[in-house]
Amino acid sequence: MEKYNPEEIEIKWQKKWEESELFKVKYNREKKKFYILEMFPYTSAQIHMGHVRNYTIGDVVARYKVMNKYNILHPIGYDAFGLPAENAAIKQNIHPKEWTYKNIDTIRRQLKRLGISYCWEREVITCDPEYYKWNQYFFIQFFKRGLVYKKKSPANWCPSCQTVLANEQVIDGKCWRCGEIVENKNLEQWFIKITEYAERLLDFSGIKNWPERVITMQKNWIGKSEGCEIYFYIPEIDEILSVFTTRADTLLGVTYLVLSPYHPLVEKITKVSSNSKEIEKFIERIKKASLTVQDILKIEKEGVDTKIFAVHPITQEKIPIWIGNYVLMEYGTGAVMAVPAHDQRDFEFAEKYNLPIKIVIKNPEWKEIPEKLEKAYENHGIMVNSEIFNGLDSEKGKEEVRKYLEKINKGKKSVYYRLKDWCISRQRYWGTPIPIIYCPKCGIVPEDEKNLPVKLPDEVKITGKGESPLKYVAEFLKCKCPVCGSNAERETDTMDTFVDSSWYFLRYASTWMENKPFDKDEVNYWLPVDQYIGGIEHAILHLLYSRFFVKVLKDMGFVNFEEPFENLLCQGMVIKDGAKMSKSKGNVVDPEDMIKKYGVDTLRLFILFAAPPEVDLEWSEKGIEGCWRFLNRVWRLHSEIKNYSEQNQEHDEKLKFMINKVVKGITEDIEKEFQFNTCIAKMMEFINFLNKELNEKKVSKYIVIECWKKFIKILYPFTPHICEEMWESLNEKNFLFNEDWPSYEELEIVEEKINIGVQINGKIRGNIEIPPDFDAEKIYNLLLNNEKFKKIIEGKKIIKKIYIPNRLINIVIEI
RNA sequence: GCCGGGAUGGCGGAAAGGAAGACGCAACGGACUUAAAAUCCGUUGGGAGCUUGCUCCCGUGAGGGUUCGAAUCCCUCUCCCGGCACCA
Repeated sequence: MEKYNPEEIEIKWQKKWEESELFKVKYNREKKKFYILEMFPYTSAQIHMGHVRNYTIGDVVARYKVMNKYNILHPIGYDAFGLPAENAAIKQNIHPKEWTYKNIDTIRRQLKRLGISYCWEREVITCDPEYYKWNQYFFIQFFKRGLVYKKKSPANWCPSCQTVLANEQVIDGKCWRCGEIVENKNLEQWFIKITEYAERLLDFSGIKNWPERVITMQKNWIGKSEGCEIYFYIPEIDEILSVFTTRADTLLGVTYLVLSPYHPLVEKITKVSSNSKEIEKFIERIKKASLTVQDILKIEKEGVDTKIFAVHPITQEKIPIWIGNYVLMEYGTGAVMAVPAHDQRDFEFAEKYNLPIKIVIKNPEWKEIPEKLEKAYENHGIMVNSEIFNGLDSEKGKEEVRKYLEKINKGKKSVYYRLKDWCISRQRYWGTPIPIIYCPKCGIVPEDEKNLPVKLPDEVKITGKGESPLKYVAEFLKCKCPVCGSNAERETDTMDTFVDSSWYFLRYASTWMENKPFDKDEVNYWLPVDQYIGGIEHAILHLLYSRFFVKVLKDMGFVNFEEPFENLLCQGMVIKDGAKMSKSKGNVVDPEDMIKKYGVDTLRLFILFAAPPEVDLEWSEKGIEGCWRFLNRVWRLHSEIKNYSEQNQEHDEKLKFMINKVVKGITEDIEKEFQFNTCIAKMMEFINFLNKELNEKKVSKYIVIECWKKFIKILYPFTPHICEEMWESLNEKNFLFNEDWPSYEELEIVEEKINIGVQINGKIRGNIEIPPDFDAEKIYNLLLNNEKFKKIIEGKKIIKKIYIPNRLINIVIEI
């Protein structure tokens, strides 16, 4: 028997697949379509285990769906713009373009070696001008629709990456890429109005099956908060101050107001205040203090009294106005009404500055309203000290107060979101140039569409310093205004790379298009993506931006669907020794080493078998050896079967029953939740069983071959190479890729006797053999013939007999 | 604090409300071998008993509940992971 030689087999079949263009997308509108997509890789040096897991899962789905007669789109591309290319440029003195394309060649070779069934004709490379041209085109469309604007604002500045970051890219006050603490820097930036789509992004009804946690993360990120704006009149400056609250029911408990130091009314108030010196000192100190986003979280609550008063909209009382460091200008109206009795922050502030505390919500557990509170009571209760609202339940009171305020024009219903507009400017070279021109006569004008792409110049000096390298490339910078023709200058910032990945999945539908980003019919046929697979780390970033992009494109008539990804699977990480694989921890396992040692099929099998896809997978050298043994067993069994000549039919029906059961089980496990680990367990069980049957020689050659062919087909999506080799050696001419997934009949049970559990009062007491067609009564009579059960049951009053077919019988007796 | 997800042998993990621990790993015993590797065949949740292959008890983070029957459903709690958080 020939030894299992994975490398030889795998390379042979990969070559054959390529030569026959097996995975090329076919034009076939009769079949049902299925778009299976894995998140494209960032073009860093090479593939790691996380990629192997991601792409293997996708490949199993793709091959399974093809065999189930779907028309498949399964593309791949490269997320090729971004900072690491520039860092490499500085470090290794290599051009970012060269570095990137070199890496793409490596990754492509590795993906091919993994045997993933991609349609290679549809590669997308985001740093290709033919691709980023459309980033610029979309930018201009967004600009024309008023969804793009420029403003100077405090930006998240990463001192290590020397560029700004979007809010989504700041994690715990640190840069998502390098972990450096993010600073604030005032810069002119381009923004996309994602906030206009906040409400639609909160609507997940167009999504079929996403992990609950991803939806929660997006909801948290958008952070919708429904409440009420309330107007307080300030007579001394004749202005109305608007505050936002979600607790209008506590309005009568307001004892002071607090403004953010950045609030627009602060200046006016300071002017007329008798305490202006103190205020100025305070504000200056606060503005200087808040350097990093992290610091803000730790700062102690402080404030200053303006000695100016506002009028309470209901009681007409004079309410003191303070300025406090804990009120954010970026959220709500930048001013809050303080209710120290029912908000812990306000409570602490009031204690510190001796401000009054007025209880207006009665905790149902209180017998009486306490003189003094230990801490704020933040829950709901009965409204007290609240004039006409007394006695109302505070939940209901919220509505009532709001309605009343609306009636007297002192407030209105209002909604705020945590979500901020998407800052897409990056002061870097290796990205899509923002197609904007600054003309001394016309101002800010977008580049003419027919001049796209605005190409990145190749000649550039990359320094890694805080300004875009494009500023120093004269040929790039100098241009003509597309409106008036005068000498003008280009924008030198480039786009966030998340713009690239917000629509790449649309480009795959028709990568050949030259005059359009994509063909409308093709995109509307293939999209939405039926199954998207990728890491959880993009739960907010990429997945939110893509949803937003598609919604805008729909509104502009480019596409006719609302959601890009109907089903999402977030695969878990591959970890070793309890930690994510990383160079710094020295626990990296290189996929190429594993392929050399065991072959791709074994690697794929292990990665699918060790855990369900969405759970973190602990790397185990012993575990992969187990999978290696399994494939060797399959291989040996295959040649045994070829030499097998037995005619004995005694167990033929049993074998047919078993393969039928396995096919059914695996089909269901894949359809249900992509439970590849249990699929593989079932195939292992079958192999154990078949091995025994062959040794006992109670099955006939004809049936063994028939069942074995079915087995090869169901193993195929998991370990395609070894299966093709076995298939071919059975004189089969077709690629398994073009074979149909085996069908299964509803199980005919052939056994004459089945074994069921016996429970007495729900407690398992043993088991008994019964003919399959017996009912509860007949089984009960059998039990009476059995020494053991007879002893327990005899003489007792039988209350109930419950028979669960093929599983167990439960006799309920009186004790 | 709010929201979401978890907790099952020595380990990774299985289990329509119906025999908990499939499958794999590790461990142990045996076969083959001069020997080892490889391979094959057994045993393997914990505890107790004896007549040694059978009987009993306990067991899915903890405690209650529903049910003939709960890892699974409900309530309370503990711990772990993830997200959001001076968000008004």
